[in-house]
Amino acid sequence: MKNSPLYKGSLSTIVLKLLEENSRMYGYEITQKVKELTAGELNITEGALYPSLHKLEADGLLQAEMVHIGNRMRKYYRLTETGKKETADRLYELKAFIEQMQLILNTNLTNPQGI
Amino acid sequence: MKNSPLYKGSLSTIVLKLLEENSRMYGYEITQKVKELTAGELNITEGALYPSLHKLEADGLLQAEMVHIGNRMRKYYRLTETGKKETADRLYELKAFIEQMQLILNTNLTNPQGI
DNA sequence: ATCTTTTGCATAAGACTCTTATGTATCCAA
DNA sequence: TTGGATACATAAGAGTCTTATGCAAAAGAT
Repeated sequence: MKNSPLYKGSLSTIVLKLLEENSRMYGYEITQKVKELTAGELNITEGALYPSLHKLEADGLLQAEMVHIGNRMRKYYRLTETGKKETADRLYELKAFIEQMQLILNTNLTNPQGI
Repeated sequence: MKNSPLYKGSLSTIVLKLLEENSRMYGYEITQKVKELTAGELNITEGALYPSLHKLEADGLLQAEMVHIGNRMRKYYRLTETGKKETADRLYELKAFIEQMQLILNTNLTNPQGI
């Protein structure tokens, strides 16, 4: 479903969350993992992901490691200590945000227990 | 609280949802309503809201009505028929988005029933 | 063998949405 | 009479994404 505009702003948090779970991942792997987790509903584009990874690295939240696989290279990322703390903060914020959205969505009673 | 970057993209959907509930509202009222619903956690800025309202109107989803209150004016908005349909679509998308976020957030078992 | 798809990285132009700053003006309470 | 709340609006800039493009190796298909 074509990545609704709601997706905006959540990409880097998703990346951090996945790296919290998996310890190290490379870019392409992240796009596939998100596709898998959301049953194809959310597709992270490379044009969004790579700049985002670079920024997270520049901000000191991720550290990169190049690994050669045969003749190709992969760039693995993992969380730094700072990144681990930031991830916790962002996940807390994301959960708060979802709660706020639900407060707004559930002002009527058509869906009492939320989605 | 400081409107996290996650907020991006959801403003117009929030506006549409509120107008679905209230039949007609004016800009300032919308900012106050959101503040109230989220216990002050989400603050819509006027610099974001008014251009958004103008766009929704230009897109034919809202129709405006000027009302004089004493010496002041209020610009009330309400959903058009097209706007009602679009609202249903966007709310469906927002719920789907939240579900997708929860799929990603709940890949571990520290919080089995979600937020 | 050759062609296409998948894997895997990257950047750039442009669109879109928001923040921050600014402007105007009325109403109400201290 | 002064400040805060109400009420509209626009503009510059920042941030994040889409879309397009480029390069190249590996794998699968014909």
